[in-house]
Amino acid sequence: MGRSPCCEKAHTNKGAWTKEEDDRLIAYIRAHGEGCWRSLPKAAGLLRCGKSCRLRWINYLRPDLKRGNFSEEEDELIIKLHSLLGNKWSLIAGRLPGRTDNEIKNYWNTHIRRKLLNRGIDPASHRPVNDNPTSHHTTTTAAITATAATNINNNHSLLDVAATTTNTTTTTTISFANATPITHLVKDEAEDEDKHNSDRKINNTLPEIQEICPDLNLELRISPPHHHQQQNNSSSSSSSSSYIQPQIQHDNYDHHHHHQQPLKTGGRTSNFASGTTICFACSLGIENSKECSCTTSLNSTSSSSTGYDFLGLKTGILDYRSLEMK
DNA sequence: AAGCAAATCAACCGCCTGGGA
DNA sequence: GTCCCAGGCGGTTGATTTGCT
Repeated sequence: MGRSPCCEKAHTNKGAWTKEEDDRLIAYIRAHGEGCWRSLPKAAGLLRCGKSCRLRWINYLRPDLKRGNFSEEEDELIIKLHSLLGNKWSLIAGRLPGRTDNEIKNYWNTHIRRKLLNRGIDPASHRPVNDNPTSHHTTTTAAITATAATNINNNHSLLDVAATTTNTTTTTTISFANATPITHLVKDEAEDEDKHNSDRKINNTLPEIQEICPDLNLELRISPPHHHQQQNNSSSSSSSSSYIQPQIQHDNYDHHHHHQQPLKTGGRTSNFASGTTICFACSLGIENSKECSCTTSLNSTSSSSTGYDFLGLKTGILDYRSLEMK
């Protein structure tokens, strides 16, 4: 016996959304909030599958979406995250404020894959195309994880890990593409952080060679709004004759969406909307470390538009390409 | 201007997971 | 422990747009 369909397919619309449908969906979610997607279409007067409504909202109607082209920094961040997480698009999207998993997935398949191939890098493994896959990966991963574990256990940050790694491994390929424990780690860490912390203390006594993945804080977070970007990019919608790209007025988006909830970021509460930035160390959950630069970055005019420097991309601390192939 | 191919991306599909009964 | 359901995810499709001849 098969699973019952998520909706009555015989009486649902498919294909591109009309403006009327978008308006109905937006109005409903404004009034009632997200959730209960199965019952939403009926309640909102839409002849759509609940999944379809969810997808439309998540990918196109949400007020905090950043539209327009990807920046070079975003490109590199996607590559870096993909090397860590593989095709975990939702996790990657969680690290790119205003971007959706679908958008990133499409962008990866259409742009970045080609870009990496042009660089001579296999997009799946993040290794040079002609590289020997097995020996390289194993040794490097072991070396890095051992180093990372050691440094973290000694209360150093991953900034040190990156630097140490760069200095000590001269012929390395750093890739976790096949290191499935990473994704486990993401999940486990969110589930049981306290246990993890105590485990770290215990791991102080473990042999260095033990396969321990770097304790990156890859917890998924909700992206902050990007109103300014949106206004700038809103004119880039396609000239399609069908209605696809809605132009949403966000000014009145209060209640559930415009009213910002403080975002929990690495144990520290931050407010992106107010222009506050968090440093790399804090983004990794290593707050109060010597690398914490939150206080200095708060008033910094040189901070990026996103104010977010995951993995030290903008500071070049952990330069993916320099680590990738030497 | 027309025809074709390639590129793009919105949307769908099926599977998986977690929570509740 | 099992079943059901809702939500979420990744892979894929197909309509549309863009670029080239």
